[in-house]
Amino acid sequence: MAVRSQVRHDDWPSMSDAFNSDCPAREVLDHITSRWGILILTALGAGPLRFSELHAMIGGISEKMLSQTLRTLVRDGLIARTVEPTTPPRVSYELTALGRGLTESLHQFLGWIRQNTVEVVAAQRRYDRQNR
Amino acid sequence: MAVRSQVRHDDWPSMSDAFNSDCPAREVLDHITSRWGILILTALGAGPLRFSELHAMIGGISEKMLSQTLRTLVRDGLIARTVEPTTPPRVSYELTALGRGLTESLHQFLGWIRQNTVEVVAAQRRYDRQNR
DNA sequence: CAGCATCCAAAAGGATACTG
DNA sequence: CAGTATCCTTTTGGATGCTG
Repeated sequence: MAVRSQVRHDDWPSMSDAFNSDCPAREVLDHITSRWGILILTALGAGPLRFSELHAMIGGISEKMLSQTLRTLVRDGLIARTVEPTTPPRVSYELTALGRGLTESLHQFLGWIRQNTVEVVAAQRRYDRQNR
Repeated sequence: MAVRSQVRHDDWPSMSDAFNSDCPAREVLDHITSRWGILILTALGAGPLRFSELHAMIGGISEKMLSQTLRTLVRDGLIARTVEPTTPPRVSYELTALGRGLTESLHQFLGWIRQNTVEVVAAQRRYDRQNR
């Protein structure tokens, strides 16, 4: 009988899937936490936005990366893309029902960052002072 | 009088900071959501682990990236590194009080992925079928 | 306005070999 | 065991120019 796993996941039940590099969950994790994914998904958490609005809200993102990341997340079924056929076309993006399931934890996550960035920066300074 | 911001953040109160590429919060976001950051932090959520244990748990990570990411997160004050001076040395990593504040939302986040990966994969197939 | 295509520079990251 | 150092490939992503 073959060994089924190197590590006993029973000990930490909630960390299956994405910990396995062959599991599709790893790809989902990578898409969402890609450089711009979380910011895009969080921005859309407040409601639909147009391409140019997203571009203005997310500091430092290029049009190329915005377009590319949006396409990935639309493909994953987290974001819906709607084109109103006017001239010029109005394209808006919004979370799907699936994507909306992420809003809560992403919101919490960014909330933690907002509240603790000061402490992290302080820790960085202590570390840099120490290691010299 | 100078314009103070291009976008009115008042409309979406919770999305300040990390949305600004110049804010230190952006760097914190990038460190945590770096390719291996979330997996490492989540793994340590269940308790202290040694270098080799982390390496075994996280599929696909190289020693270089594990070492490098750990150093970044130790510097950020999210993880503590402890060396027991035996031969060979026993080095273990654990979340700091600061880092433990992240466990809850990361746990929720990975939980969402575990439960919805199947749907995402289905959406990907629909998308690929459509665009051909 | 909302993009796509191309080119190119920079960064990430893996493989391998070596060390206290 | 727990790394570090080096090399080298792959990926990322910005800039620019063009299109319906």
